[in-house]
Amino acid sequence: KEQKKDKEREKVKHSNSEHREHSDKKHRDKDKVKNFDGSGERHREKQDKDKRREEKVCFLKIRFFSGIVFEENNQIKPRPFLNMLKTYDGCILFRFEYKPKKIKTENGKKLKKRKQEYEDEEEDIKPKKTKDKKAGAESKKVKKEPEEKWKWWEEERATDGSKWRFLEHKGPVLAPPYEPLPGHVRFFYDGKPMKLSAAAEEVATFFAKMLDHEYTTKDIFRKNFYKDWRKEMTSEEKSKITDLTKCNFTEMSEYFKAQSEARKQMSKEEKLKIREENERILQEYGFCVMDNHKERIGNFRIEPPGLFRGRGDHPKMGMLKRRIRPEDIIINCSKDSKHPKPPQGTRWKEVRHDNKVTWLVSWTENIQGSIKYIMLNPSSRIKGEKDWQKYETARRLKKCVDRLRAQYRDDWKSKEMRIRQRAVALYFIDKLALRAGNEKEEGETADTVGCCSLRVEHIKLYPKMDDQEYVVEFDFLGKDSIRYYNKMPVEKRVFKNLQLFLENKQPEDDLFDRLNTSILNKHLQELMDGLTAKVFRTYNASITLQQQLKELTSPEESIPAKILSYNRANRAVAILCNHQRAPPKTFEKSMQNLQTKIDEKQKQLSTARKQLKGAKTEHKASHGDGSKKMVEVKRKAVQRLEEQLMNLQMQATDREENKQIALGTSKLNYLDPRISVAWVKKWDVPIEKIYNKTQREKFAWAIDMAEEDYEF
DNA sequence: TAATGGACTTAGTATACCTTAC
DNA sequence: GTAAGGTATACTAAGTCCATTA
Repeated sequence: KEQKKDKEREKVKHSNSEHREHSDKKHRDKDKVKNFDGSGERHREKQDKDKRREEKVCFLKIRFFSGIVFEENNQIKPRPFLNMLKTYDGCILFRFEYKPKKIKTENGKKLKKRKQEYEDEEEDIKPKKTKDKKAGAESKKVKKEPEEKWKWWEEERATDGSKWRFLEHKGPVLAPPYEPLPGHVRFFYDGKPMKLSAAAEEVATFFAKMLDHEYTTKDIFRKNFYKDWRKEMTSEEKSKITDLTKCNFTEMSEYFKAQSEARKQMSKEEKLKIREENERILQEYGFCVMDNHKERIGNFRIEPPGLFRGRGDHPKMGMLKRRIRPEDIIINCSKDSKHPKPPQGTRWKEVRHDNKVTWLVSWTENIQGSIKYIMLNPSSRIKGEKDWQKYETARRLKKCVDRLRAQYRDDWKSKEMRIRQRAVALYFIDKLALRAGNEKEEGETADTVGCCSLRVEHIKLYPKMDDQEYVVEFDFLGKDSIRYYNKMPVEKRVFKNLQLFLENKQPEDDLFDRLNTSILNKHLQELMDGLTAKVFRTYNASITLQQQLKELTSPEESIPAKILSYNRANRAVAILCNHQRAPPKTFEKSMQNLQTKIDEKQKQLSTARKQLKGAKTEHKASHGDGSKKMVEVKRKAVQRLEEQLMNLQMQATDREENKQIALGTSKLNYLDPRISVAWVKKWDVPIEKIYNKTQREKFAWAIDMAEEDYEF
C-alpha cells in the first residue's frame, strides 16, 4: 500500500511540475529555479560545507510540493502537501507526507509571552491609528467616525429589488486633456522630423509610451494601431505617413522616460503637494451618499484614452481606446439629490434615476461596445451584502451537494445525449472547479474556453496511463488566456461517455455539442434555488480551505508556523482554481537575499552554540553565580537565534511555494471570510496577519459576526 | 430559441507607496 | 538620505448570468 501511495505521489508531483513547465510564463523561469535549488550557489556552499560538518549541524533546505488529488469516491479531496528534504548539495534525502513541523514546542510561558508580544505589536499600531485620526480631523478631512463602524449587516435588507432609496454623488473625474509635446520632442518619419497635428500626436504618444513593451512588436497590435492612428490624422498626414516601419517614436519615448524619472526625483515638497491634491480629489469625488451613509466609490475616474491591451492573443490589441467626453456619460442618482454638474460648456448624455441598479456612472467603450461602470468600493454595504449572500448560496449547496452528485452520476447512464453531456460537464465543474464557459463571438476576443465551450482539441483520452486507467488530459486557455493543464483519472463511465462525445468530430468541434451555459444553469436552478455553475467554484474553494485548515493547523505550533499553514490552505484553493501569476521579476534575487540571511543566521547560531558550550564548561569549573548567569544568557541567545532561523526558513518556503500562484484572487472572491475569521479567533492569530487593511474593510461583516466555532 | 444587451463579479498586471537596510 | 525590495492599490480586461428582443 505504501509503495502504491508513493507512486501516486510521485505521479502527482510529476504532473504538477509538468503543469508548471507547460505554461509559457513559467517556462521562462525554469532555469532560475535550478539556481535556487542550489546550482548557482554551489561553489560558495562547498566552501562552507566542511565547516558545517565540523559543527555537526545539519541544516536542510526545505521545499514543498503541493497539489490537489481526487479520490475515487467522487469526493473532492485536497491532497495533503508533500515535502522533500534537500541537502545543500541539492540531493534529495527523503520524502514524506507532510506533517506540520514542530518548532521547538513552546511551553506555556513562552506561548503567553509570544501572545503578549503580538498584543504589544497591536498596541503599537493602535495609538498610531488614533493619532492619524486626530491628524485627519485637524486637517479637516471630515471622516465621520460612526459611519466607518456602521454595521449594515445588522440591518434589514430591502426585498423589493431596489438597491437604494437615496443616492447622491459628484460624478466622475474625467481624464485630463491632452498636453501637446514641447517643441524639442520630435517625431521622425523616414528619417526626417515631422510635426504632427494634436490629434495624431496624442495617439502617437500612446504608442511611444509602450515602445519598450513586447506588444509593439506584435503584428496585430501594430496593424490595429496603425489603422486607428490613421483615422486621427489630417489628410496631409495620411498621405505622408504610409508605412509604420518608417515611423520613429524614440525621441518621444525618451522624453516620457525622462519625465517619469523626473517624477521619481521630485523633492519631498513637490511629492507632498501631489499627494495632497490626490487626497483632495479623493475626498471630493471618491465618496457618495447612499441611504444616509457616506460610502467609498470604487473607481471614480473615467478610463483615460490609450491603446487597448487585451490579454493573450487578442484580435483587437493595439486599437485606440477613445477619450470619453461628458456627452458619452450617463449619470445615475436620486431625483431629489444634488445632481453632479458636467464641466462648463458640456452636458451629460443622460441623467437617470434607476434604483434597481447599483452603478453611479456608465459609458460605452468603443473596443467591444460594452458598458463600463463606476460602482461602489467592496467595503460598501451594497457590495458586502451581495458577497455575504454569495457565500450563503454556497453553503446551501453544501447541504444538497451529495444529492446533486448522486444525480449527475445517475445521469451518466441517461438515454439522452444532452443529459449525459450535461452530467459530465457538471462533473468537471464540480471536480475541477472549471468555469461555466459561455460562448464567445469569434474574432472579437481571445480564443479562450470554459467547461461548456471545451472543444475536442482541448482534451485527450488515455485508456491507460502508467498504472492508472481512464485518464483525461486537459489542456486549454481559460479566462485571461491562462493555461489550464491537468491530467485526471476519471470513472469508467465518464470516460466511455467522453469517447462517445468525441465520435465523428473534428478537433475544432464542441465537446459538448448539446450543451451551453444557459441549459446547464437552467437545470441547476431546478435542482436548487439560486444555483448556477459558479456556485460550485465558491463552494469547493471554501470547503477546501476549511478542510485544509483543519488538517494543517497543529495547536502547538508557533504563530508564524500557523500562518504558513494558513497560506498553504489558501494555496491549495488557488491551485484548485488555477489562479496563476507571472513569477515576480525580482523573485530569484529576493530569494537569494533571503537565503543569504538564512546562511548568516546559521553562522550566528553556530557561534552562539559554541559560546554556550564554552560558558557551560566554565561554569562546570567555577560553579560561580556569574558563570551560571552567563550560561543562561548564552542559552537564551541560542534559543532566540533558533527561532529567528526557523522563521526565516519558513518565510523562504512560503515564498518559494508561492512563486507562480496568486493567493489574492481566491482570498478576495472565493473563500468565505468567516472561515478565516473563525480560524484566526480559534488560534489567537492576529487578523492583520492574514488580511491587510483593505481586506479587513471588505470583510468587516465577517470579522464582526464570525465566532471561532463557525462552520461553513 | 438564438442573439444581444446590461449589470455585476472575477482576474492579472502595472505602479504607487511604504519599509528596511545600508 | 537613499536605494532596494516588498506590499498595497489602482486599473481595467474578461468572465458569469439574467433579462429582453428578434
